[in-house]
Amino acid sequence: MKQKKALPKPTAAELDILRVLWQRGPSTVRAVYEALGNPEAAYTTTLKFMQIMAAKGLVERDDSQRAHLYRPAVGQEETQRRLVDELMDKAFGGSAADLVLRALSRKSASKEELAEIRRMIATYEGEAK
Amino acid sequence: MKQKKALPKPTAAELDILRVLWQRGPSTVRAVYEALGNPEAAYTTTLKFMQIMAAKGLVERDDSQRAHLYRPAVGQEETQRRLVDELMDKAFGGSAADLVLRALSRKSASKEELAEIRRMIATYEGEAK
DNA sequence: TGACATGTACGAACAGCTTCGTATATTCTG
DNA sequence: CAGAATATACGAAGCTGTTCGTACATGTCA
Repeated sequence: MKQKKALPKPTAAELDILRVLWQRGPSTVRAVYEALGNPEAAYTTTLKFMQIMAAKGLVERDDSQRAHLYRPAVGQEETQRRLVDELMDKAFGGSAADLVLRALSRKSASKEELAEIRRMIATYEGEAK
Repeated sequence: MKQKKALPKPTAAELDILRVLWQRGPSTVRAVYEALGNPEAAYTTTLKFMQIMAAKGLVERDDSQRAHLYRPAVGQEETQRRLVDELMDKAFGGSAADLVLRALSRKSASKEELAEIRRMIATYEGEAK
């Protein structure tokens, strides 16, 4: 049975790092640390996180060079979907409609975004019979 | 300056309790404990959570009876909006469209829900000029 | 009234996340 | 080559969330 042994949900700090890796591809700890742009934080904090993430399987590591290269081992879309699904369960009783409703109120409701979302829905409605 | 001193974000366990209170209105600890329907958990665990939530200001307490009555001190919609906004920032770079896209993939895409969501969007598009 | 059920209060243990300091190895540079 | 810069490794502290156990107060009822 080909079971993909669900990787753990990334924590807040881990997600920050994953965002950098998703955007910039394989990176050294130094590069990630600088991309995070928080000079308050110690470099070794970022290092530690990335080591932990490697241990958890959230990232993969190429240690053939002195400065190890890290790359994401989880996809951005898949991770986003997991997080949204979880929130949908925990806070919206599983209702996608309610979640979208909240997502649209306040913050987001720019005209362009609404149009874009409407287009997406049309696509989905075309597919889902 | 009328500043509503943002209450703390409810944790997972606290959200479970809030859901019960939102649905059933003012309730005793016993009632919430039973609504949660987890006989594995100890009663005092639920009690402790609700005491913590009262201390944080997430719920309010009427202790005029022996069995105290708790009621939510935060609105469901407001809380949902906060959680969605936070996820939007943390995992979607603030893009509502991306978040909705993920929310629609997999799980949710029932025909009825899509139609409902499309109707909502139409409403929003009418408002947002 | 005496035993039992049921309520709150609260300390404490445990786990996970976050953060840093220190030790140590390697590379660069004058 | 010596020293500065830069890497990884790792232990440990502090915080928060979660979970109970225990103590104690207050009702209930045979």
